[in-house]
Amino acid sequence: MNISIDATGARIADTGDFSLERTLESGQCFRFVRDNDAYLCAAGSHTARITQDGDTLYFEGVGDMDEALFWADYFDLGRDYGEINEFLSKTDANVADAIKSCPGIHILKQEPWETLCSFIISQNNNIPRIKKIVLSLCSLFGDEIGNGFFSFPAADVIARAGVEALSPIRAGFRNKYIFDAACRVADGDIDLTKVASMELESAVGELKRIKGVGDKVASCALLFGFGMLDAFPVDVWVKKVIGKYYGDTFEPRMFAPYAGVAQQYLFFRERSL
DNA sequence: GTCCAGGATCGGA
DNA sequence: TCCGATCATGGA
Repeated sequence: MNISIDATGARIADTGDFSLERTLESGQCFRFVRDNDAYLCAAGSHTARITQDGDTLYFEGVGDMDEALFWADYFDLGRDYGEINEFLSKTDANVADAIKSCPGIHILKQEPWETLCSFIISQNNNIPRIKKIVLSLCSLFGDEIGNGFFSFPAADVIARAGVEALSPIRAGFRNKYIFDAACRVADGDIDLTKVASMELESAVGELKRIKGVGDKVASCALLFGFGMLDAFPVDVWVKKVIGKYYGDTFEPRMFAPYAGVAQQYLFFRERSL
């Protein structure tokens, strides 16, 4: 990885086999819009227009090193995924095949509250509509940050607004879950900083205290928002994969400590047919 | 119109 | 403990 800044924006070279498209399109994040060969992305209160050419990423609208470092961290470009993929490939031939057929997926390092809230919205929902609802939540409570995006609202902003104020985002029964999460996080009942320092199992249990958060939503939040790469979310697609290739005796611990990375490859390949 | 979506909760067996 | 109905909404 090699970061430089010029008049047009930031440039990050030597990103290995990182794939911007596969990483964004693998269902981890919902605040991005495809713009021809580029992606307009938002995370927290950051935004950028990003293109990839070979192993180099270009960030339009990113004019200083701090902002470039934010995106480098967001895409987890400092981690050696080659090593992880090699380890997983040696562990399991099926995962090896998934990695080979769609390489370059990184696990994003998203902001914890934003990730938790986004995956509460994701339950029993499809990705295009999840994106719409998340963007709607931001435009309702956030501030303009450019590229047509709004910042992700803090938990206390949503908590103070009240559950009725959420109705315009059309999240249906999930509104009460979003509100419960916002209240617990805002008043400190759930301390996301403490969750971040917990062991995986305890962290899952802590997040499940929130109404509307079960194993799957908790696992997604911990994987994509807390850097817990061993979390293994099981949704309908991963259930298909397990039934198809592994059977009832499947145990995700076989991929430890990178079960989440394996899961993401299996999920992506299955969803792309 | 029907089926389904990166599920979780609830009530009843 | 297990299982099915139910939950809002709209994409495909």
